[in-house]
Amino acid sequence: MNEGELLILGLLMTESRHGYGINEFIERNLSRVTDMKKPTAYATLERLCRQGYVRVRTEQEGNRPPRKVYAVTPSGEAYFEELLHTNLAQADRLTLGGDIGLMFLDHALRHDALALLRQRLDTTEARLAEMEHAPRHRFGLGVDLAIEHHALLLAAERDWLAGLVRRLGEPAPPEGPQI
Amino acid sequence: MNEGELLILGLLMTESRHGYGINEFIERNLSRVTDMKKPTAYATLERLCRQGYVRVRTEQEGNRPPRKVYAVTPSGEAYFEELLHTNLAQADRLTLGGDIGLMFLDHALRHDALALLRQRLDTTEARLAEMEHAPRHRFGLGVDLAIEHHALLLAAERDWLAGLVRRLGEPAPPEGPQI
DNA sequence: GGGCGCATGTAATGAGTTACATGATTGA
DNA sequence: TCAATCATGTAACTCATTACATGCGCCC
Repeated sequence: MNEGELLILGLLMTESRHGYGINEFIERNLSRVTDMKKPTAYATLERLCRQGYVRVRTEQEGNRPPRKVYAVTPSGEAYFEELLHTNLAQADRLTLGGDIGLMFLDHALRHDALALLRQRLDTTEARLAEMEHAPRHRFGLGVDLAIEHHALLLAAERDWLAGLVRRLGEPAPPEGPQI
Repeated sequence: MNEGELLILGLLMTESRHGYGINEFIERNLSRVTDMKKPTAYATLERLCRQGYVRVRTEQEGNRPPRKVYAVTPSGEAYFEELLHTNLAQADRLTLGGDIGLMFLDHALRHDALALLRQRLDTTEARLAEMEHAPRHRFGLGVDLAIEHHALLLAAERDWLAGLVRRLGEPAPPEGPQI
């Protein structure tokens, strides 16, 4: 829970930043690990501020738009550590929405199901390729770790999907879960 | 998206049911595939009803509390098929909240990180064991498929975590992503 | 009489999304 | 002059969660 706050706070632990900068950094560098959107980032910053975990200060360079620069407070550091520990210790629930469809596979024609699952497989392969071609990271050592993790899970997913498509394509599966 | 509606509609495709029964079925038989809660199930039924995808009829057996039994309408069947096709074709985003913590691994003491990740590993192993001991299913063929899928992903997760813990435990990792 | 099972929900809360709103500067 | 970049957000909406509310019947 509260991965949003962990993310924002973690980024601020390295250096103070403003909302726009944070959002840009996430979009450019962390798109493979999170998909936090702009308004969510702004709202999270505001929330952390209300709770006293970060402090704001308004800055202005030349006649650029003014920036609200956020910095972690001591209580914010403690909170960050707490969130980090909880997050590291917790195993994600791996219940995927895609499994709901699988449950009702027999409601679709086998021919249709095959085509649709092949689409799913294609997407998965594309994502995996993208993940594996990701450059090693300038930011923190841990990002590579997260990407490695993600890639490994995607590979497992691809293998499983490929196996499923193969099984579905065969006329009469002799053993294993029947379809 | 809208896995909730797919789930409820899918259950109703097999036979008409009332809210209480649906919730119970989910808790008892589908806990490994979904974690939909009671109020969500009731609300989803109501929404499907408003949209004309299911029809209600009130039933009463003896002097039990009256039941609102829901049945899929023709337009509901079409909608179900649409949802099913979309769901089968779509690959789930595999961005896990647990990766956020990994990104900031270097903010924790190695000793702490190790202990915490071992906790994560333990949980994962427990879940995997539970998944593998799940009995084969009375309801639909697809449920087994979903469970098989889930178990496979959990196994990949366990292997990766075990590897990570091993790497973290070693004093100076010679290659691969450094920690 | 007390608690569990059956059966319905509501209310409060919170988190996240999309689309929209605003306005200045900079570079082609 | 037009588009992109910088920088802030708000509003409306959806979805889900937790905790609470209600009431009857059945069994011990």
